[in-house]
Amino acid sequence: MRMRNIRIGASGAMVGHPVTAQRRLLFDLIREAGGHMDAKEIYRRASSKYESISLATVYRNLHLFKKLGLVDERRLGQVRCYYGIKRSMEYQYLVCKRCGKVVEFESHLVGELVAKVQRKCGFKVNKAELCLEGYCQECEKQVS
Amino acid sequence: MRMRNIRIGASGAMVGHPVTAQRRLLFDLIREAGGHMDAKEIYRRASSKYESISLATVYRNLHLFKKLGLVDERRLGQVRCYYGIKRSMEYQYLVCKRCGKVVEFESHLVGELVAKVQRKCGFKVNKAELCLEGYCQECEKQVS
DNA sequence: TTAAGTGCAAAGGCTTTGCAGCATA
DNA sequence: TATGCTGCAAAGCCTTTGCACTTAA
Repeated sequence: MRMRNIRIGASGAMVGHPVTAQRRLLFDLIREAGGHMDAKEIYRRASSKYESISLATVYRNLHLFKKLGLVDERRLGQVRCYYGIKRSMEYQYLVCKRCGKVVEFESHLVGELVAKVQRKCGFKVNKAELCLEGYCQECEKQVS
Repeated sequence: MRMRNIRIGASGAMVGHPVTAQRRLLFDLIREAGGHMDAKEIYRRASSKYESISLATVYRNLHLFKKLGLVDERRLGQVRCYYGIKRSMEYQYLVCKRCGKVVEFESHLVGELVAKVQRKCGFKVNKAELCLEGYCQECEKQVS
């Protein structure tokens, strides 16, 4: 059974680091959003709940969360980084090249593939990321 | 059999776009380097052969090459973008976290998956990248 | 000849950092 | 109380863009 410790309390997870209001808010936002937010979006949402928070604080805490292994940073498409609670070793998603929309999906095929590759290549795989890029239905119309 | 048209001439591939000296130089550099150069590195190398070339020209031509499907942009290790001659829309590789070894492989499962996702999600997929991270046989021994 | 490409410099995003003040443990 | 976090503003990267000049076709 795969554990998803996404319910771990911020205070427990951040041993040795003061739990400020900003820090708790940011962590909760990231946890609740289920990924797919870039730093600016996190800042936008945080601002609406804590008006004076600064973008610098967002970045500083994203770094901290990454360092503590609480949050995972993924660079999708060309530029943007997206942040989400660290969950599993498998990521499977679609990214629209035009609007940046991200759709996660799951397929057993990836697990099968990992198992096969481990056998054939002698690798011990502990992270699998399948990134499909293209255009979503709306953007496909605009592009073509 | 899969064709890898990496020998295609710049002039032929750029129909409708004047082949300037800068353009030819950039394309040749990318072709010869076999990937793994970011924009700055491409600019650095180009400068040594064509002193007055500008970084803007590098970026503009990278965009053009991408648009024409000649060059592919990949991000390895979550940070930089690397440019190389486009070979296929599918990339499947293993990366060893310890020694950095990269092993490319192929599996029909990825193609199946892409087809399925296109149907289900209404996306038009034109690039699929499956990155497996882990430890190769030798490094696994060291790590554990 | 002329549409398109180029170099330069300036402007845009996103991210990081220095600093003085403030809050958590 | 003292370490370390915060907001602000400025600076740093990388990338894009406006403009006048140049060039391939």
